[in-house]
Amino acid sequence: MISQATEDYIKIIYKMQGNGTVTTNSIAKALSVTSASVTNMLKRLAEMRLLKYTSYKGVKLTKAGEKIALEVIRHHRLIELYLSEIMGYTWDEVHDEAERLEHHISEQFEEKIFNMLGSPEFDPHGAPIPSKNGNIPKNEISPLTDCAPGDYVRIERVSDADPEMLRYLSEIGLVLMVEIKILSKEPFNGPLTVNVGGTERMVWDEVAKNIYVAPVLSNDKVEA
Amino acid sequence: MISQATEDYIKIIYKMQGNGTVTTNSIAKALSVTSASVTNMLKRLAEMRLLKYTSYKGVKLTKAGEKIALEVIRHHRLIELYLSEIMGYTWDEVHDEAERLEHHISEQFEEKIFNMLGSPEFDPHGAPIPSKNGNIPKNEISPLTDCAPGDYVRIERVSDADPEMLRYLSEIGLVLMVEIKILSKEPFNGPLTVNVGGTERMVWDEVAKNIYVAPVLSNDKVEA
DNA sequence: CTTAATTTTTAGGCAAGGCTAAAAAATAAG
DNA sequence: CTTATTTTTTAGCCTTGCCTAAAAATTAAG
Repeated sequence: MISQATEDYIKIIYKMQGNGTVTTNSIAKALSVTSASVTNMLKRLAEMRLLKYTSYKGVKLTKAGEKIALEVIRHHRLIELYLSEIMGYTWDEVHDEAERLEHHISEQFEEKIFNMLGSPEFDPHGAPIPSKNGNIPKNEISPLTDCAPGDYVRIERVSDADPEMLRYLSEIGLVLMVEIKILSKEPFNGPLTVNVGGTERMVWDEVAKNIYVAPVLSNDKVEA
Repeated sequence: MISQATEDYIKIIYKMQGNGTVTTNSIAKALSVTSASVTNMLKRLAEMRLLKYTSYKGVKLTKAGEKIALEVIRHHRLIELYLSEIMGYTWDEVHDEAERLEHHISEQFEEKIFNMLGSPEFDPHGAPIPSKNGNIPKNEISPLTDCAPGDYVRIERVSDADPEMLRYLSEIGLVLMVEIKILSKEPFNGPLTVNVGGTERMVWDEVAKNIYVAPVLSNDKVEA
């Protein structure tokens, strides 16, 4: 059996591989453990052939490691969606519960919720749910911070890391699938102003970097 | 945080307290660990004030220990019922899944499923679900092995220990709430014959001791 | 290119929770 | 009541994962 600690390391390494080199320090920070603990664990994970580890250099998951990462992430996102769709959790509540349960559900449980949810592709924050065989549904999104005044976009994904932030976003109407218009943008990572359902909102960098959007095609547009 | 091992020990001790003295050996057997490991753990549990432990004598849960036992059992039985009622598990499948999940659900999760299930009192095997404050719903049941020919009874509870047995019981129609008539009974723990939905079945000791029943009151009776 | 700062690894410990083998206590049998 | 058997405990060891403090390697600065 594969331990929870192992799954947590593999998952975080997988996620970090997406944006640059994965260092001992960055893993330590992400998991709130010391670097010494990480070095120690990396050696064991390398021995299990879940990753390649070269001292002082960095780390890269093997096929086997990636497989585990994708399984855990699939569990996490399916559970998040299940909690939100079937059990009435709000989107700021699902992450913590999923974080524990992802390690303890059976294949049968996974299949049941997958079917109950109608073979879903995205979780309540818009994150793609890897398929059973490891395919990741694609959607074309870009950071809200990249938008320019005049853009008309739809919110397609938000970071699920901070529940506080998610509650704030709900409050001001910045939820999934909502369409917004970029009114203005200040230079030097300055705040944007956007139109959300008729209300003008200020969205500064700290907030904006949690949000990813896709352009609304003109024939989809239902502008007032 | 209280560990899974701790919860498992406390739960099994609570269950064994019901039928006699709880010894080191019996715990060891129930958990499939060595007696040495049990002694070791009992000392730690005693230190945590979850039980009283007197060397060579035996063990008794404290109030704090019982509280934990009841919480875990509540989780277990609620989850079993949820899996069976909402997710379409069969009654032989629920135990193993619940056994893992019981340690990892939040209070919020517990409350949600409790409400979704309409404040239930019994799990899919007829076992009582302890209430939040530790009350255990009562029902008057006795072992099927105590029945005499001519008795007309309803199956109120079955042991969930053995999935194979549960599948067998379903097959021959001995499921919860079914009413049966005792036709005959051989001495020396010999087999009973019973009438189940019109069919005559033989139920020998090995099977019968998993089943608990209550007499059907004559005014409830819908006999053919 | 040498020194300073940072990152990573080593070395040594600790707590949980298992294990085996041997000693001690309790119980049963003669 | 003494011996044999069974049960329980002790002693000592192992693995997983975490820690701190010190050493070594890498990277950055002057």
